[in-house]
Amino acid sequence: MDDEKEFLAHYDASKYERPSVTADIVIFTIDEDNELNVLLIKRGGHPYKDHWAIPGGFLEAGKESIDEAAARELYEETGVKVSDSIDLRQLVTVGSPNRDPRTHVVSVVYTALVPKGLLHIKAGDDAKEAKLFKIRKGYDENGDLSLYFVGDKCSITLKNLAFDHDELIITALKRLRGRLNYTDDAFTLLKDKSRFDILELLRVHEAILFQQLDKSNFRRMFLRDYVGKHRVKELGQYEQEGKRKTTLYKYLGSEYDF
Amino acid sequence: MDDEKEFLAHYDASKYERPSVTADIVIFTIDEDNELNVLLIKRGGHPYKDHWAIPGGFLEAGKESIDEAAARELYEETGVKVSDSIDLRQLVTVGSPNRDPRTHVVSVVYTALVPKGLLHIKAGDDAKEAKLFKIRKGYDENGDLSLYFVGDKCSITLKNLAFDHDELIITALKRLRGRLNYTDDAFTLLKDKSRFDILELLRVHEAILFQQLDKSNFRRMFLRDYVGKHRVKELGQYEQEGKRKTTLYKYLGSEYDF
DNA sequence: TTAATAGTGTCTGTAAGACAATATTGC
DNA sequence: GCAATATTGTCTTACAGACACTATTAA
Repeated sequence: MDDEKEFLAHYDASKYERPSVTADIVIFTIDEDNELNVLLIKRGGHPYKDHWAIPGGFLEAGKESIDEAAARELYEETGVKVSDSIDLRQLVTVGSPNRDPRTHVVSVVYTALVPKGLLHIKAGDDAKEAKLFKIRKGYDENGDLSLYFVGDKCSITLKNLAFDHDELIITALKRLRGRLNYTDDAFTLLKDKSRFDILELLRVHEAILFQQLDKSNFRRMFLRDYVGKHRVKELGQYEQEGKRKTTLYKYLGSEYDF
Repeated sequence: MDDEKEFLAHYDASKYERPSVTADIVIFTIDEDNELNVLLIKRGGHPYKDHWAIPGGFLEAGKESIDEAAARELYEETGVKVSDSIDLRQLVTVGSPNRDPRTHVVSVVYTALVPKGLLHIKAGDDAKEAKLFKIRKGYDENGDLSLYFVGDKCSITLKNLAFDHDELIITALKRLRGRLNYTDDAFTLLKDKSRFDILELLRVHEAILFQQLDKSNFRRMFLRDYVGKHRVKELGQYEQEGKRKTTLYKYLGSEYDF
């Protein structure tokens, strides 16, 4: 064991070439129109100056874990703390030597699901501007099915994004959709998951899938899989303005962790 | 644009503290006894000298992508090339500052599924020894359900592994199981996926799940989901020694990519 | 009274788990 | 013939998609 201590004392960490590491985040939310949104920032510096990108920043080596870096970055951009029952999870790690012209950058990419009410968006260090964009289906110049992003007074196509962020957003969306039926992701996007009705949850699913769902079948699934299994509690009937009264529910918690 | 060129010319990459980055691989295979195995190496140097660990190595910054580093590492340890129709995919990225006592190491962890016939195991640079271990269910000292690893002349418990590799292997196994029903992972573990019968595929599923499956129901699923959808082709009836003849199949390819 | 929203009921095809039965072949 | 393996069949329960219907309330 002294052997090991001695080894560590003489270990020279600068011996190998190291890449930079960043934590980048695809932040999804649902807006007032029940549409799926993504948070983008306008880059203030080179490279890709003035291009839109997903928020992110460098890992402070030796000081924080990569998950902590992502949480810090999320907080700096949106004021949201990970403890606020949002959902921040790893998506993928990318690390081609040339994806950033400055130097070799390995990016650990996260997806965060945040109710819009919690977001207090502010442009961080590198950013000129930060705002939400509606995600819409569309077609690229080849006529292939693609995505574009509609924000206040501007609209961006997928391939105008900085770096490889176009691919990252697509991967994030695919994963979100794939997970929808066997996770509780949709609940974390509700305005208030302690007080919602079935239709609100349905709207979240529809926003993610870009597709209308059958109310009746959704209701049956919800009652069987959530209420029936005590993962959601019925709060009773409540008045709501402008509509007939409805049954509200409270989300209790997840059982899954993979 | 000259602006950007100038910026890059003066960019000083050494400005920020950087972590080291490694690609580590959980390599699974199925042995002659139809049991699930994992490849471990015995560390030859500090830290964790003489402890067993999953293979891995440092990313050569600027020279290769992180996926390439994983492929290189797999090749160095097993002689297997990624083109050999094996399955190498990202599992998770871990990066606590203190998980490696030398310096801050961010590890991008991969899972590889390799038929045993392709493996030509050799101990790489850092390793004294490399070999396959059967993965078995067991109980730890608290009586909790756990895993242990049985190799030629030795047996290892989960928490005797180096670093946080115990958690990584558990995560890999959980993921493998979770993916079993909606991916084609099991096919890549077959001895020969161009020539197999239903029982062989069943044995792979059983090995992964640590659980017996009903032949009849498995067969029905296989015919419906694979043969029926032309993802597997029937080759016809074939003699096999010591048994009655059986129908062989050929795996054609995957449809999924997430 | 109409329109919108909340909620119920039903029909169909398909899938999963349990398990029984038959068929073929080596020994 | 016996044992092992391959293959088929059946019964039950559960779930998904489509769609028609009723109930309540605001305007």
